[in-house]
Amino acid sequence: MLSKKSKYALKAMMVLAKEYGQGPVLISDLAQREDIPRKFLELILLELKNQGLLQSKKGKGGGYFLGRDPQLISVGHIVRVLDGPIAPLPCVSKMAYMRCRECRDERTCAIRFVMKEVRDATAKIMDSTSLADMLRQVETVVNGKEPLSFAI
Amino acid sequence: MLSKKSKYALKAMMVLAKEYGQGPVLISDLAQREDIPRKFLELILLELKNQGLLQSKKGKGGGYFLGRDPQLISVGHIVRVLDGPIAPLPCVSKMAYMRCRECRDERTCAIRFVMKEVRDATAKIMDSTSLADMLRQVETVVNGKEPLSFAI
DNA sequence: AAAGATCGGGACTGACTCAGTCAAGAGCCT
DNA sequence: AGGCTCTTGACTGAGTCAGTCCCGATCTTT
Repeated sequence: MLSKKSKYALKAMMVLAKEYGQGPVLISDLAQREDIPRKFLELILLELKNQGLLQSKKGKGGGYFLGRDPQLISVGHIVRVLDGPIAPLPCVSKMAYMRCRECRDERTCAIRFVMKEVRDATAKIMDSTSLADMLRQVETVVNGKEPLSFAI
Repeated sequence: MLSKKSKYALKAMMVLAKEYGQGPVLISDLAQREDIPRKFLELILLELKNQGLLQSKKGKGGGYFLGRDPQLISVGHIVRVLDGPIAPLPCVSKMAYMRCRECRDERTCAIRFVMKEVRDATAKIMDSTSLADMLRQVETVVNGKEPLSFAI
């Protein structure tokens, strides 16, 4: 389950991606535009900055802005910064592998095998989708070029 | 992230699948064989029974056993009983859909689109893998017919 | 140098969930 | 009747989630 932290982070990053190259954006602006509790958002942006995804500038005319091109920032990276590993079990995580204490034999653990498939599928989707991809996605739908296949 | 509940449930169900058709298995046996806290396991098996995946028999010679053929019980079903919906966001869940309170327009929400892909991929894997499949998987690996491609 | 705008950091909180434990009860078999 | 099972309900301690509050630290502009 995606935490609110990650969801807020993705929303804020989307705004910053749209505004990329046009100077810093205020925390307050982001908070207001996306309806995110301001102080909580500060926390989130800070973490993203500490992991190098964002940069900030203090004082008047300051704010936050993307550390690099929206094409080079993936959903997977953002989610991992806020929520930690994507894998449903530590024993199938690539970034934070940890053996199951009670596992007799990892090679023959069927649960592990299924969860590894899940991890790989999830990671593939999240790591291959960039902020730029998402912006493009929104554009296409807005312009009515998409059949809206997944709308409920 | 898969909870311990789900993990324990899958382990216990695997044992019961292997023992399918050979009478009930004691909670204590399951707990001991898979190294699961006994009282906690009781809770888990009860939930699985209430959802119809298991049946039980009281008194001497009693215990738990699968409610139907291992081929007809999927990993997805088990996980959903213990952990709830698989979807990373309620707004992309098929079983427990819930609108995002602050979402202006679901059709143009890129986050939702990505998470829907994740949900679908995960559900596809989990729902198409049965207990019988997992047992077969273990067999094949044990007999050395598998290249162990995913071993670390 | 001072004012005002901005991000930064720490401590704190209330509600909730996770991972159990404990005690007593209810049904079944011999 | 008596013992073997599952069943139920209450309880708990630790940890996480989703914030809030207050006080700094820096930067820009005047």
